[in-house]
Amino acid sequence: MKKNLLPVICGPTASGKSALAVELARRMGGEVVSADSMQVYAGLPIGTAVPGEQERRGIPHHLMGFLPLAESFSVAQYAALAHQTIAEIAARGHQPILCGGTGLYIRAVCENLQFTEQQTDTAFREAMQRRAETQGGEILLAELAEIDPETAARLHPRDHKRIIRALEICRLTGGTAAEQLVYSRSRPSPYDARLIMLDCRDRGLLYRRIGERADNMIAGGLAGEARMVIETETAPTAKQAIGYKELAPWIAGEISREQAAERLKQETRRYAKRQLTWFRHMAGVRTLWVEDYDGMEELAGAAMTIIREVRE
RNA sequence: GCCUCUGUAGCUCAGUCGGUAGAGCAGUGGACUGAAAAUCCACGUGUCGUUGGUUCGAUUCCGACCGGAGGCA
Repeated sequence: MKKNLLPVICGPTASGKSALAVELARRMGGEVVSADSMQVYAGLPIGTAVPGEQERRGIPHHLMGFLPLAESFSVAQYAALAHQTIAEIAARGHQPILCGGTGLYIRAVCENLQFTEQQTDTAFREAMQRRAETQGGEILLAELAEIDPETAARLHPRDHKRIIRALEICRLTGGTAAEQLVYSRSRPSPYDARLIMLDCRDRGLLYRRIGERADNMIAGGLAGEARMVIETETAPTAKQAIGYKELAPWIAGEISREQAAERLKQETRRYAKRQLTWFRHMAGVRTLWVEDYDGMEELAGAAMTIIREVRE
């Protein structure tokens, strides 16, 4: 079976993914599909760095800014939407290009992970969360070990989130998380994914870019966006976005603008580091070091070489 | 000018009654399957300001010098 070519641009925040994706789309007659857990939300264009009209250069962008803040979201929903969007773009005769910074979302699409119908159980999660806090994670982990020893064995007692999720799966499906893991890998990917990661050889350079970007966000009205987020009813998913919780103490008058800016930058740096860990270890990734290329022309040229490589 | 305090990891500091040192934060590495911009794990060698002295041995005691803070003039 012939697989469909799918260029994937990933990398830490502020590495220049969006611009590269647009340039590739221009060269290939493509459209960009965002793989970003926060860009899906409407009303967060500044904080989630959604590319503006000018940056898009006429290229259609998808899966950005469509979800109300009050709604929660998940990988499963994302994967379904992404597969659908990719298929629609292809049906138009255009080249889909996946671009984003959420490793889990990219993996779900590229590896065609399968998700079952079942939903989540918020009340159960909250009850378990309370138990974890009062009784400690060891107890929950011991309970999990009785029904799903395989999953329990790879989780740390303090990793409440994952322990609770595994228990939730058992409760909702009657099966185990380990079984679901096997099921998730049951269908081969329809894509010939070309994973291209952008990174800086000099970590300091990446961090300087992050700093500049954060300053620009603040100058561009991030505080106003934060005020709106704080006042709006927001799903737990959207509440996690970096920017708003960091600026909140400044808006409340508890810390200075400089302190808030520093926290924003620091959280963003840590996030970038986690992204790097994720992308560096994805199977088949190719890294393009931004310092090695003089301008977008050269960078896009290198990316095109990877995309055009003949592979079996 | 004199007196007191102070100088230890990128930062804030602890400590060694003399046997070359350790916390928090920062940082780095890793994990990640329905909350993922979240969550979790692991990792601490640094001319102990400089320079003399005492000592088997000094970051630790003593002196001088340099830097910082405060006080008196």
